[in-house]
Amino acid sequence: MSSKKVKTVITSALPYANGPIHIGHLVEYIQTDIYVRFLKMAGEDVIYCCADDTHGTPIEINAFQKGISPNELIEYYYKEHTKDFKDFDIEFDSYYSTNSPENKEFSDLFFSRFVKNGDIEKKEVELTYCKHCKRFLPDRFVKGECPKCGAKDQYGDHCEVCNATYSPIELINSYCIICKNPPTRKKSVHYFFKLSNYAEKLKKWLIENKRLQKEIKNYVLNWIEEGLKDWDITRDAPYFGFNILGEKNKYYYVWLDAPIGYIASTKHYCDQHNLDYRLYWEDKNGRIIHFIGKDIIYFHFLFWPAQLMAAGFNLPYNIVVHGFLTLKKEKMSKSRGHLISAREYLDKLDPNYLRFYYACNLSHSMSDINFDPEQLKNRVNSQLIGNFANFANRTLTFLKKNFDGKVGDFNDEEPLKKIKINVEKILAAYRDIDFRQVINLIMEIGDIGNNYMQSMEPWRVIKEDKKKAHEIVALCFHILKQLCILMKPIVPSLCKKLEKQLNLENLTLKDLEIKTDKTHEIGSPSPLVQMITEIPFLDVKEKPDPIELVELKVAKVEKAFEHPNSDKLMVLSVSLGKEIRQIVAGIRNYYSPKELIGKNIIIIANLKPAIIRGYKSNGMLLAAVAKDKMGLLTIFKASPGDPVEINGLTYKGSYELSINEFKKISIVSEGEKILYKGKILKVKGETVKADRNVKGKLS
RNA sequence: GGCGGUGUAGCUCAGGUGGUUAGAGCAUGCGGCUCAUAUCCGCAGUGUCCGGGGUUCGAGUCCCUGCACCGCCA
Repeated sequence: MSSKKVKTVITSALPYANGPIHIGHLVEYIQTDIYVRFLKMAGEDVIYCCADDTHGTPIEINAFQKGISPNELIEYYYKEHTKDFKDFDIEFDSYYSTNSPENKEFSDLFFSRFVKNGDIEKKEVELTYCKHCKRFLPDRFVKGECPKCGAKDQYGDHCEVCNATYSPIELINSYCIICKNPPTRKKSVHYFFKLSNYAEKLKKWLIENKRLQKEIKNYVLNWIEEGLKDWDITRDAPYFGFNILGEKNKYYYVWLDAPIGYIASTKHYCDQHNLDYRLYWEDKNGRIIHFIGKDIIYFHFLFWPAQLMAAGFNLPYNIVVHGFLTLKKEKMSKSRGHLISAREYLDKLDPNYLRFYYACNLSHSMSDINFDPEQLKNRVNSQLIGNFANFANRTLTFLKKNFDGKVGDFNDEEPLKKIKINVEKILAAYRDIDFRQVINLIMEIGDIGNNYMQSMEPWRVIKEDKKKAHEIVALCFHILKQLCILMKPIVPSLCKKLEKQLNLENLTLKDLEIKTDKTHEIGSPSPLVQMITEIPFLDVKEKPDPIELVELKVAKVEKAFEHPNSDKLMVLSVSLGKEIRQIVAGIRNYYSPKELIGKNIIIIANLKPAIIRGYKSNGMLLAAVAKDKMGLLTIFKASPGDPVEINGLTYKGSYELSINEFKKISIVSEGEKILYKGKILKVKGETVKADRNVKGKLS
């Protein structure tokens, strides 16, 4: 088993079989697909393998709640996912499932090798358990009151209100989110993978592999420096997954067998094509390239290579990390309807548009990509259609109408010089996975083509010199063929249509150099794609500006006294016109009760109430803080209860704000005025000020 | 709070190792062409290169500092 030729397996992260594919997922599959198609066109031996990720608690519980078996659930999503991918022209060589016999085999193989190496340790752990459901509960399946601040409905691992972290056992009045009964604790013996055994080897791999993105390398090295903890690879029944070798009620944690699914998918392909999967995963000429999102760096740069080392497999040749997709600059969110699924997209637009748009925005970096429907429309109309497709159409129709579709010959080599330089750059950019650069350079070639035709005016020349006109368009045809080849990995089905019109099938990079025979006859030209006439996806819900969730009101201080159990806090009684409220604030080092009484201040009126050292605080006052200075926000003419306006944005509806949500909002004091995103805070036209000239952030 | 990243035209972004007058596409305005159902071509602008300091003959670029936004960690 040894091959002299480099064989490469390329993977995308495995989508979870618990929900539909959305356009955020597609960034990665389109990015990988473009890269794979390019390498194949370059004649390299490459396969693209992926699979559905099918195991874990969420799938088991989701199926349970739907009253179906996990197998039925994952089968449903397998069909949906594969259809979606196909419709976006994503061409896997193998799309398999982690719930497969091959994957079970490899998982056991990995585990047995871990044991043999001494990388496995058994430890007793105590976990949250629901007697009613007869299951252990992961942190996300337990809710209760925060032990620190008393906020309700917080998850088992941390409080979103006060940001405290704790274990589910500390939660007050905790309950199982499935049956609402209080959980108990139960002991279990778990297998741990001793990740620290591989700290040095991981470091070495990270430093020596020059292809890995630098920003990530440092970031992962930091984790290693901070010390690697043993990794719990066990889950107790009921669970949907594979039994741990030699165990009945214990299963491999989904993140153990999910990446092994890359190998299982490869093996599945190899078995069907009379190949040996080891040529990819064990042979020294095998190469593994993973494409992932930045959310799973931890698993692919630490756990996964450690697993491969322990099991004696090849390490990744490269791991390409991309950023998230944001929708109109906001994170996608299922609950708020701020999301576009693959199917919703396909119901409205051509998949080539999305592939093109993503390519325009993808460089070899981790930065997020913003999905902006108006920008998509502009880019597609002006570049894909105006520049590229129009050049194709004007060239081909001219040939067809005037020269019976015969390609003809040309002598003018001048325009080709610059194109040749660009082609070289484009091939390099493809290899660098810098598709934005690829598009820019392709568009330059399109410019050259359009410009050449425009300035040579074959439609005028043909009236006096038909031969000369034919030469002009013959050159355009040659440029067009090159454009078609270069564009193919990005918009494959569109280029297939174009190949048909060129009457040249299955073009590869080799054809870039070849001059088509002058007697070659083209097919029938027709418009390749339709222009986008309206801005799509206008119905996608906009997220509100976070400031609209903050209820800022004028309050008059009625009473103030020092908190008896603290040397920093002050307890205030403030009037909001119709109601009196108590709030606690850490301002004692800056203000005396006397100077506060009678003052108009600004408070957040819809903050979740909290008990601070025994005193209830029902709101928070706003003050600018800078080093050792503090300035309370104040207003003179306004009356208690008046709302604060920020350039038209005011509090809408009823919403209880958490302190964490407020922390994300940055309001800045410039002393004479208070700004949010550069907009001035006002009450009935009067500008809010800090009562002392303090410049800084509000807190 | 600690570490890291980013900040350039209205928008999206280019700008190795410092070196003329800071660029491209889109959008905007004007002009031209008619092969192209989609048009295309030419011309024209517009900048506090986030702020402040420093090194230098010279800083978008290097150093310090402040601010803002985004990550990761605690």
